Amino acid sequence: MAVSDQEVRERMDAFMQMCRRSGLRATHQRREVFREVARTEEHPDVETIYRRVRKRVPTVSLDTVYRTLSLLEEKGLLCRLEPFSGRARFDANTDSHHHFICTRCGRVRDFASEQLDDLSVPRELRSWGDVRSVHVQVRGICAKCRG
Amino acid sequence: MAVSDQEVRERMDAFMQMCRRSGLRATHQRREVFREVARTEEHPDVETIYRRVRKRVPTVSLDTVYRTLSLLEEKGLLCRLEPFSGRARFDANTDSHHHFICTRCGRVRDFASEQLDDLSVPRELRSWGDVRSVHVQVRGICAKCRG
DNA sequence: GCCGAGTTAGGAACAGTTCCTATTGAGGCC
DNA sequence: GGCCTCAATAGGAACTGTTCCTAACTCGGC
Repeated sequence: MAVSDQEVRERMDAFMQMCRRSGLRATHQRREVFREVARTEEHPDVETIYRRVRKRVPTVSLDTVYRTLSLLEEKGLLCRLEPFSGRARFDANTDSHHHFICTRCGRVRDFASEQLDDLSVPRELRSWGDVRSVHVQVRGICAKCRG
Repeated sequence: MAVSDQEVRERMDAFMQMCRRSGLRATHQRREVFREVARTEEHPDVETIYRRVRKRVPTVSLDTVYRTLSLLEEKGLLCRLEPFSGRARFDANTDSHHHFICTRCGRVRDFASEQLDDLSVPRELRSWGDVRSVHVQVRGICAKCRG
């Protein structure tokens, strides 16, 4: 689950370049927060990143970790998984279906597709565990938001 | 975005049957919470459901709405979108990739698949908005949790 | 109509995230 | 290399969404 040294170095370079291009300061804190996410494939949560960064920068604050992660996401160096709005949403449609999500307003629309329902996933996944469901998330900007 | 009366009736029947089968009380509050989710396709959040249910049951508490939604989810009458753990997780892999998610421990593993990358989504989606990305979420139980 | 287990209302507690403000330090300029 | 300025930080307070707690209530069986 560890990223190769070579890959980590490349990611750090991309980070430094982004800072220079955007006129942002490559502070010690920012470098260490990015490094922690860049060196693992385990998709750590904020608490985990905070704990690990504190080993190298004992005075770092949780808020700095949050601010830095948001900045890095905005600049396209990281992506955020899942919590999209922070609010749970519910759906009484229990048939198999997929979702179109507007990334601007958060609106979600269902769609069904037989073709997508019998998608075959790569064979390697079988060795990772039992597959229970395959769900396709299509992201974009809905017609209303596009204006 | 409204569900047909016929469909709502069928969903309410399924709810009543589930209560009988599981020995749960079909209280006024539970019926109205379920009805609010069953009658719409807009995937409302808890706050929205609460606000609507209060019009019919002014004394209902927010906690009851939460409890009822969790119960209905557990019984398979509703599904919860997105917030999976409530925590944000980050990934420095910015190449296009998909996720295998263990629903027991929350572990996430990346996988790449050219075949999935050029999935074609139903044509109707084009009229809903601009599609920016297609992301496949495979859910299941990972080898570690399966034991 | 009465009883008891299951359910609820309301508020307190909790967890994750964001905001606020005084202080600090990165990086351009001499 | 040292100085200066403003962006960035630490630390704690505030906020938001969710869950827990307990006394009161109510549904459904008697």
